[in-house]
Amino acid sequence: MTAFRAIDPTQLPKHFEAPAAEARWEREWERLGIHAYDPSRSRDETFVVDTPPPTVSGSLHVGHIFSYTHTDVIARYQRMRGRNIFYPMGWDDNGLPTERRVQNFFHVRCDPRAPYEPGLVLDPATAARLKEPPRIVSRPNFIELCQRVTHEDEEAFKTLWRRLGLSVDWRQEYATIDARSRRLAQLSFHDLFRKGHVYSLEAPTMWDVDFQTAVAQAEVEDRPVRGAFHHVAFDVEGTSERFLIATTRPELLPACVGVTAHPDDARYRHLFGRRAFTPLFRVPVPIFPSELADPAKGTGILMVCTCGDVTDVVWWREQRLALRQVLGRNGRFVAVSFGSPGWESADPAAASRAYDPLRGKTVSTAREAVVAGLREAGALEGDPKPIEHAVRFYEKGDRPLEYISTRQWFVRLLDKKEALLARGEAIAWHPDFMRLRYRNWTENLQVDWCISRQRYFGVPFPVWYPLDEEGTPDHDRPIVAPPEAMPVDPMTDPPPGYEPAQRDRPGGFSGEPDIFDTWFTSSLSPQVSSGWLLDPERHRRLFPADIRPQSHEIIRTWAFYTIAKAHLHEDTIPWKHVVIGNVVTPMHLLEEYAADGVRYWAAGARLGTDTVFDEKVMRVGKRLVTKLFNAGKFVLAQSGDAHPIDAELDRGFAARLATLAATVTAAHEEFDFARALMETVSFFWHDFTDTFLELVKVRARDGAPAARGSAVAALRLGLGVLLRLFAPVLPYITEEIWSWAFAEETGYASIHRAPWPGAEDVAAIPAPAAAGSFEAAVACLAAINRTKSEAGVSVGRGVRRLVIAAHPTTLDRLRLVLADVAAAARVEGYDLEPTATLADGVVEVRAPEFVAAMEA
RNA sequence: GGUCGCAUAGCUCAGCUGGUUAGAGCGCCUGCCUCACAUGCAGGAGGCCCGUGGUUCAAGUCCACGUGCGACCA
Repeated sequence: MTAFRAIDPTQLPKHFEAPAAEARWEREWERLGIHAYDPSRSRDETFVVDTPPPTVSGSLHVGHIFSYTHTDVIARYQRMRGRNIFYPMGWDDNGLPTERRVQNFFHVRCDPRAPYEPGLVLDPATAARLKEPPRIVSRPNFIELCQRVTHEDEEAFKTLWRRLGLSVDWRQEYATIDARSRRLAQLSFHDLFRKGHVYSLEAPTMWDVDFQTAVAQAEVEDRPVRGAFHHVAFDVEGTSERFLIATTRPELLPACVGVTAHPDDARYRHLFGRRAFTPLFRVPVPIFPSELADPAKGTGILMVCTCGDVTDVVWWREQRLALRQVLGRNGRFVAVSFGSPGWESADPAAASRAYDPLRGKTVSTAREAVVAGLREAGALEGDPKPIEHAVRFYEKGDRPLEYISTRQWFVRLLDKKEALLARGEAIAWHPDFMRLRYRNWTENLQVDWCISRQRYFGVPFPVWYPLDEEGTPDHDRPIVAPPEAMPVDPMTDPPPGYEPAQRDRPGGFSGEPDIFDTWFTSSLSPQVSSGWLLDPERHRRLFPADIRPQSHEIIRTWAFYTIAKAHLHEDTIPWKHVVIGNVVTPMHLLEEYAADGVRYWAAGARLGTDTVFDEKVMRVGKRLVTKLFNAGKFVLAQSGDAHPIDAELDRGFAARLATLAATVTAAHEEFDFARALMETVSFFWHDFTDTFLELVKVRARDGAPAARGSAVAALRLGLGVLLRLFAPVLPYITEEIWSWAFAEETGYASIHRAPWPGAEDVAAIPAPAAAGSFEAAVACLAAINRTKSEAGVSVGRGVRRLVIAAHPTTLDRLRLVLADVAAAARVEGYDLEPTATLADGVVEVRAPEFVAAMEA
């Protein structure tokens, strides 16, 4: 007969010291390699997580903790199910926020044409230096500076992640700007180019005048803006007729290239085919019909400019109108000369007088000038009519987007909508209705994906253009770098077959200065993790991924582009499941409530629901941790000879425990970790500590050897199962308690590599002799407690004698466990009263005679 | 304007495929220091399940419309 290895509770601290334990287990997990991916195990044993790379230049906030905890709970559950977890972490350091920080920190400006300076080391700019002009650096040098700055941000994130207990395999760390990511992004471009999916085109494109870059549809948002309809009079050529157009953008009058109205509009039908003269500039423009003109809006007839909005672009293209670009890339009016080709005017001198003052002005000041001019010329009818309308903005921008003609690279997607929709349907979305977000977005795509950005900190296009004898680049014959040379920077590296000296010389070459849209790289996150073309064998084992956890706001960007890339590159889907979570520094929360407490809050929210940030819930989590600590201490301190679980109450408890494990497992399988946690908490607190533990306490201490052994074994069984059910959410406290005895006993050094609990844990325990005996014991103890509470006496007060009334069948079950109940409730004697009028399962207690307070 | 989601105790939310007196946590009230835990234990109060119709023997649970809130997209 061997004895249980009981712990000595006096050796343990009075309270769970979370900060010390967190640091200790973090080191220990690292040492044991608990989170390491094992490349030798097969794909079907492996669970691959496509982790969202956080934007490191953004601030750390609770939203991060929230969503990343969800992923970790899933990963930890799968690990305990025996899966080989591939859980990488990437850092998204691309982007404008980083650029701005670097420019200010070092007081530099990037010029892609500047030569690379190897080994360049700069110090942070001093106040004095800031007064001087910024230092010009090459793009590779600028990228190096960005990496230096973002490195510190990455360390801050990493510290937070580790403290939170994310079971990331840190050997799989990457950054979206590192050489490997740059190489894969350029390989992606090469693959798309080879397959004919990318093209470049010079056309009016959505343009942010402050950032001075093109933007994609996915980065655009509408904002309500106050504006005004201005009614402007146009003359009809060859007649004395005039008509009024309504416009919110009178400053674009010099860019007017046409006038249009609905084909059925009787007011204007007779004008189609004639020409109108713009006021002030006297430019003749065609009047044409278009279904896109809304007769109910404004005056029903409107001017078409290049380009005021997206429909202007459509008319410009479909009607083959002139292109009169008055806005420059910086959002200011450029110089134009009326009377020259493309800028015909019936009165060039008057046009120039009207236009020249606009040069260099912004949109808003030019508007005032044009309106004043119109008013003076008598071409403005009445006062502007204020309206509020939706205007397109770059999501990070402050001024409305303009349509400016520039050369941009695009990925052809519009002709693949059907295939992309099918890919979306092939993926399991959690919650399922999120698939509609993807579907709606894909169906409503209007333009191909613009992937070129006129920025510096990002992955360069691996492209050069040959120059002809005049030094003009041939954009129709781009030179794409060979895959083996990637990553390249075309602004410092020459293309194959050319000498560096031929750069920007007639007959030589010119580098593409643009960089990729950050999503062009981010959309490769599963391929960056897997290695894709760099390591095909590894890629085969890790792609497609099992889950993609992400926030719903970036379904149109990250999820959409990732699906598009997997489709275009490998004719597949990038993952099997997408789990949609949601998106203050949070470190102080970890200090106050401990990692487990904060994780408890995060894991309590169901996928796809917005949960309010609630410290009260973290406080509850912290309390749960304390409760576990105390319960663990108590259970493991019970001693006795080992004995099989055979007492009726213990068998009933074991059966309940098995049911719980099944319920929790089913919840996890559906990614419903919130329900899993709720069920576990409820059982742990009420059924285990408040009830079972109280019921067997006396027997575990004073029972006969066999009865005592059964009690202690059952307590340990319950604790062991519950700890493992809690482990994905509360990795620290569960590991701590596990280490006291179970680690050695089971041979599993870490609970996080221990098998997930299930029917096996109770397989050797006989089913209870009477189903419901456990519940009867619970009901009886509760009834006795109620009488004590009603009498205002302590629960610990002894009872000399009482009457237990219940339905006869309930009493039959109760008899099997009554000794435990009586001991727990300190009942010295009782009478049983079969009462057929009581419902089965109900227990009533009558006529209690309490032991006098003095004696107790 | 379109699409989607949500409307249940003071607060935050569970209520799966419709079936007896609607649940949890927090908060509140009343007792209780019972030898794991007062970061605890026992007990209790508190709800026209947004509204109106409909389907059904039966609806918080399904359908329609309406109202309010939120998100995404125009």
